[in-house]
Amino acid sequence: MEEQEASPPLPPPLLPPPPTNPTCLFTSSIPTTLLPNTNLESLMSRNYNHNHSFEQNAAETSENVAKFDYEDKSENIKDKRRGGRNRKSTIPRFAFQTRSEEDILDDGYRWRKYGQKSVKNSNFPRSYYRCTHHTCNVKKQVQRLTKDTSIVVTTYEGIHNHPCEKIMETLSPLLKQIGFLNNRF
DNA sequence: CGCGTTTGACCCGCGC
DNA sequence: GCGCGGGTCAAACGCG
Repeated sequence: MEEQEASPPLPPPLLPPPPTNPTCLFTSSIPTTLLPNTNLESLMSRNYNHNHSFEQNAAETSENVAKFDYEDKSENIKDKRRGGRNRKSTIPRFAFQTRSEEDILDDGYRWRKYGQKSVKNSNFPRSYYRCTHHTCNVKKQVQRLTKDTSIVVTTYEGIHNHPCEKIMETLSPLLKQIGFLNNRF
């Protein structure tokens, strides 16, 4: 059921395509604040590649919306330690902290939880989510900090290969209208 | 009934 | 080789 492990030798890894949504907008019914100057080094626990580095420009746009841009500057390095199935592909990761009472941020995508583990040195379990889109293999981990229980650490792995559903929902009537107008004129 | 969550088992890499 | 820690699977369950 898992994709075949015995594959022909892979060419040198290519840089991942640029994110389709370099600017993400999180909305939440509960006030959510993205913490600027997130210490990504500390977020990357020992099982992550430390060669990842990110440039992140965060700005709060309102009380309950946290907006940020990011740029993945990571080199493509093989993730040797992949618990469970051994995947050899290089997957871009980025992590950030938010201050929120909610663990789950509404980032516009649909996620299905596929696991939860208690992790060492943490009072809170880590939750594992996968994007529900058929062709999309993006995952995210969500964990609350023990030090500051108001802070939630979210780690994304991979890049969505489909548009954000929330945005499409919002835009589709408009796009339809535009299409209609184009047809008329 | 379809979709998402829960949760224990399982797998795998790493350190000793 | 063994145990630990972390990531994933999948059956059972819950909910709309």
